[in-house]
Formats: sequence, structure tokens, C-alpha cells
Amino acid sequence: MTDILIQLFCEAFEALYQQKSDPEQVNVQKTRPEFKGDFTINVFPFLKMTRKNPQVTATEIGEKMKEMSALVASFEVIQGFLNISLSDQIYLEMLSDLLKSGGQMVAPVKQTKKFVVEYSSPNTNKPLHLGHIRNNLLGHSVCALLKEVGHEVVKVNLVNDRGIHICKSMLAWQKWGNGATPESTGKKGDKLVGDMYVRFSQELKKETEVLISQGIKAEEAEKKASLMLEAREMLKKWEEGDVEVRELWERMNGWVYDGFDVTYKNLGISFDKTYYESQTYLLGKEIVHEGVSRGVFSVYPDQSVRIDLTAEGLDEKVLLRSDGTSVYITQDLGTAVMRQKEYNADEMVYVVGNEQNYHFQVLKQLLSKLGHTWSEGVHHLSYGMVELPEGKMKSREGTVVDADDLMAEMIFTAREVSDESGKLAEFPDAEKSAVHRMIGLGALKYFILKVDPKKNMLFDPRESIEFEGNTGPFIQYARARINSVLRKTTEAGIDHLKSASNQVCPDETEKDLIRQLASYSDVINLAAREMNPGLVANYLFALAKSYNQFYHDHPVLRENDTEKQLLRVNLSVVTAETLRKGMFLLGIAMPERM
RNA sequence: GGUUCCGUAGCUCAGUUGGAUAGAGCAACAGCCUUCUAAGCUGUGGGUCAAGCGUUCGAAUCGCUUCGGAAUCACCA
Repeated sequence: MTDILIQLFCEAFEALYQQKSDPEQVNVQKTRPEFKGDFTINVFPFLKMTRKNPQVTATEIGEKMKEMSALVASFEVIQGFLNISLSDQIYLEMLSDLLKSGGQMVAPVKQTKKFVVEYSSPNTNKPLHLGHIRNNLLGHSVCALLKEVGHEVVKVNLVNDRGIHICKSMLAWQKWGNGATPESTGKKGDKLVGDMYVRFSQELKKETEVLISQGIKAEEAEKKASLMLEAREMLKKWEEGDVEVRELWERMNGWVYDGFDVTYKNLGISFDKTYYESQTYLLGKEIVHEGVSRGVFSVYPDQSVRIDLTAEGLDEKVLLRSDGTSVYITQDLGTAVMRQKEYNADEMVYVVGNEQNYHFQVLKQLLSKLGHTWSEGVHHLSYGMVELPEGKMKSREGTVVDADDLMAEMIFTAREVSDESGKLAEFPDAEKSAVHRMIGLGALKYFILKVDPKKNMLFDPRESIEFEGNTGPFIQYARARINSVLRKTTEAGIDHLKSASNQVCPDETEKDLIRQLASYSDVINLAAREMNPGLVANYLFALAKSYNQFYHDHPVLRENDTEKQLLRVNLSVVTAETLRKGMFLLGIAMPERM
């Protein structure tokens, strides 16, 4: 819609002043409610070209636009703002187009690309928590958005399955696990392994406290503790391929994956491909060695490999330890190169918390130094931390919010609220719990996704399970009510696939709804470009709110004028579909009734 | 100390190429169900957009400075 107006404006401008106006400069926005009109164009940027005052310029352009197109019904000029009122006919056409396309279609981007998006990236020493939830929801939604606008998307997970952390869990299991398995304890595998990790930390703490009391410094004590030495020894054995260690490692990681699968399934998250660091960590070394031979990286006297990035505003970075082992960035270098070889992507997106901003700056810089032109497409989708009302989550203080527990609580609360209302009373139990799930998870997902990804967010458990106001269930409810209306109109034999005739005049509320519905495609495109699902969430909330206002005083079934009734049915159909599609892009399911 | 990000109503957040009198939700208060699902709708109160200076027709938005908060600057991941 705005595209058409911009074009019309430019044509009118050229016809009037024999000069071309830059379409980029044309600022079209919704007219503020206190003024008459539908869309507003600001003429200030063009005054230098017209050499006339704002009032005259806007009036002249307005008149020309009206003359050139039937789109413009009338206009008003206030302080350099050209407020254009569109004809009723246009609104009916917009609605009819939306209806014909089967609800909502998103205009594809001009240039489609291939994206590889990495998200989730868990460690196998502890269960998924609230922070992972934000990551997973973001990754999932961004992928859905990119696909929706026409890009090709490969969703990948990179599991950090090796390293000292998992050795700690393994060691603790050997020492204090008593042979416990998920089967024998009935515990989820990731939880069991997580418990072992906690146990290790506790025992290590005890040991270091003893050492400290003997006068050894804290840092030293942790390094010298026998448990730590044992863990390191185990890591070494792992790297050497020790059969016993490898077997235990595979067994315990297997438990973790079974546990993760359950959590992912609950959350509705999936991947096209899963990478494991154990299979990729060696690749980075080769790349670093190659970099050395090409003079990109330098070997220092202590045999460590480094690069000086101070000229780029960064610091000196170690790429290989003096003992020749790889560090974090070495691995990421390897996986990036491997992944690019495999997929030849135009864009490589990493959904990773903002604590790693520096890391990704370095990674991109290194890839570029190595001569990989595709490093331009490396993009760190950095998101803010999730904090609790009492502060940051700290595993030491037991304030970490477990993903499984959180989901279960949300669903439980949904059940309570639903049972209290009695709205699903005559539903079979299976269907009821399915709806409770959708509501509970809808609340959780929406609560997290509505916030701008790059900002830190506060997760207040009390607020997250609210089902009123700007929440997921509010939007689900709006659609469930529409469904209810549509069921009844269908029963009454009203054909909602027929467009309303052009005899009807939509009122302001109805026009407002149509305008919002018509902007869906633009919103999705913007959200995809910015990789910001929050834009979709806010749009859907505003749309649901507008529909609720409409619903309140625009009866559908009881409307006697059949043309008006048809218009309202059509509005309801398109709104319901828009809400459903939009929420789908956020990974949120919509109950038919609630 | 260097770098990056953030600071908008009591609380949580919108506000996207700089546009009219800065908006929602929650919380508070007052109304609306014999009428398509009240998980809804309507209204009231609530602001020095952290502070200052600058850029210009116009700044929450851009620049500089200051204050406050966060992250990071590992031979951890």
C-alpha cells in the first residue's frame, strides 16, 4: 500500500515541478488518529526543491495526486503534513485481495539467499535452562521468518560434547554415581548428568577449602586439587582415545541427548543438522597451522600461536596453546570453514548471547584475514541476558530456572485458569491437555519473544504466567473467539468466501483493521530483515486488540444488512488467519477453542 | 583502564531511513455480561524520554560530554 502511495507521490511531484524526487525520501505513515485521513506524507524534505512553503507544496501535491489516481478520495494539509484519505473502494479491494490469497501471503524478498543458522548450542554437562529457551525460541522464529520471506534456511545445532566439563560429570559418576542410570533412577538423562556435575563442584569445593586452610591461594588450590588433576587426566585419556573413557563418555552423552530430545520436542524446536564438537575440534588446528605457514598467524617463543589484532581495535588473540592444544576460537574457526564448505551459504548466522560479542568480532576478523570473502556473511545474532527479579541466574546459588520445570509450570497454570473458567468443561481430557499445553507454552514463548532480542530482559515468573493484556493467550483467545463466531456463521449458512459488494462503506474501526491486515507482509519482511521476532509479536498484539474493539460493537450474526455482515465475516476470516500465521512464525500454536 | 551495548510512566516493554500533543500492558481507581467466549471492552490518573551541550524547519531517535547499569578484554567454553 505504502509503495503505491510513494510511487504516486513521485509521479505527481515530477509532473508538478519537472524534478525527480527520491522515493527513499518519501515518508508515508499512518495518519494519527486525531486527524482526518488514512496515510500521511511529510513534504518537508522536498521544500528545497519546490521553493514553496509547506502549505502550498503539500496542497499542490495533494491536488495532483487526487487528479492522477482514484485511490485518493480527499486530502487535508496541516502544517506540512499531507493527510490523504483513501476511497472506501480501495479498502474493500484490499480486503478482497487478502481473502483471495487464502488469508495472508508474504511478498518474497527480491534477492533470496541461503542462510545457515546456528542456535541452541548446548553443553552436555547440564540440562537446558531459561537462557537456552530464549536462544532456542529466537533461533526457531528467525528461521521461520527467513523462510517465510523466501530464503533458503538450514538450521544447525552445535553440541559442545567434549572438554573438561563433561569429564567432571563422568568422574563424579564413577566416584559417587553408584551405577545410576536414567532407567534405574527414573531421572531424565540430562538431569542425572547435571547432578553429577554439581556433585563434582561440591566435592571440589570441599577439597579446595581444605587446601586453602593449609595456606594455599584459592586459584592455586583449585588447580592442585586431586579431583581437578583427575579430571584433566581423564580429558587427556579422552583425547588419546582411551577405550574405557570413550565408552563412558558415549554412554553419558547418550543419556543427555535423550533428555535434550524431550526438552526440544516439548519446546517445538528442531534442526536440520547437528554438529558435535568432538567431530570438528581438530579441524581448527589444521586451519591455524595453514595460517601460520601463510604468515597470517605467528608462532611465539613459547610455541603458542597468536595474532595481533590491535590494529583492528581488538587485542592479541591466542589461537593455539603453547602445548599445541586448541582453544575455543580454534574450534569455531574449524566449524565455520567446514560448514561453509558443506553448504556454501550466503549468510551464516550465529544465535549466541551477547557475552560473546567480542568472540564473534574476532572470529569474523580471523576468517577475513585468512582470505575467506564469505566472512562478510558471518552474522552474530546477539541477544541479551535473561535475568530474574532477584538478579542473574547463578548455578551456585541454585537460581537457575530449568527449562523442563518452567514449561511444566506454565502448562499447570494454564490448566488451573482454564478449569476455573470451565470453558473446556465438556472437552475430552486429551483435547483439554492439548489446549492447556498450547496456552502455557504460548504464554512462555510470547513473553520471551516480544522483547527486542538485543536487549537484556527481565523474566518475572509471576508476570510470565499472566494471561491478560500483552500476552500470548490474549492473542490465542482473540482468535478462538473469532473461530466461535465463524462456526456460527457457517451454521447459519453465510458464505464467507464471497467478497462484499462495493456498496458497503466500512467504518473507521473496520478500515483500521483492514489497514493493519494489509501491512502484515511488510511487518514480516521487516522482522526477517532485522531478525527480530519481537516486531511480529507487537504487530499481532495490536491486531488482536483492534479486532477485540471491533468485536465489541460490530455484531456479525445479528447484523441485518447482509452486505455489512459479509464484510464483517470476511474481516474475521482474514484476521483469524493472520493471527494464526503470525503466531506460527513465533513458534506458537493456536487452540481452536479455549 | 580499553571496547561494545543499554538508560522511555511505580513495574515490564513498544516507539526502524529524524516528523504533528511520546504509546501499550501490568498495577491503582471507576464503569460494561438476559446480546457472536468478560482470558474481553470503555474511561481516569501517571513522563524533565538519565543529565547537559550541539546538528536543523523539526531530536526519545544523529554527534560530543557527564552520570548510572551490563557484558567483554583468558594458553575457560
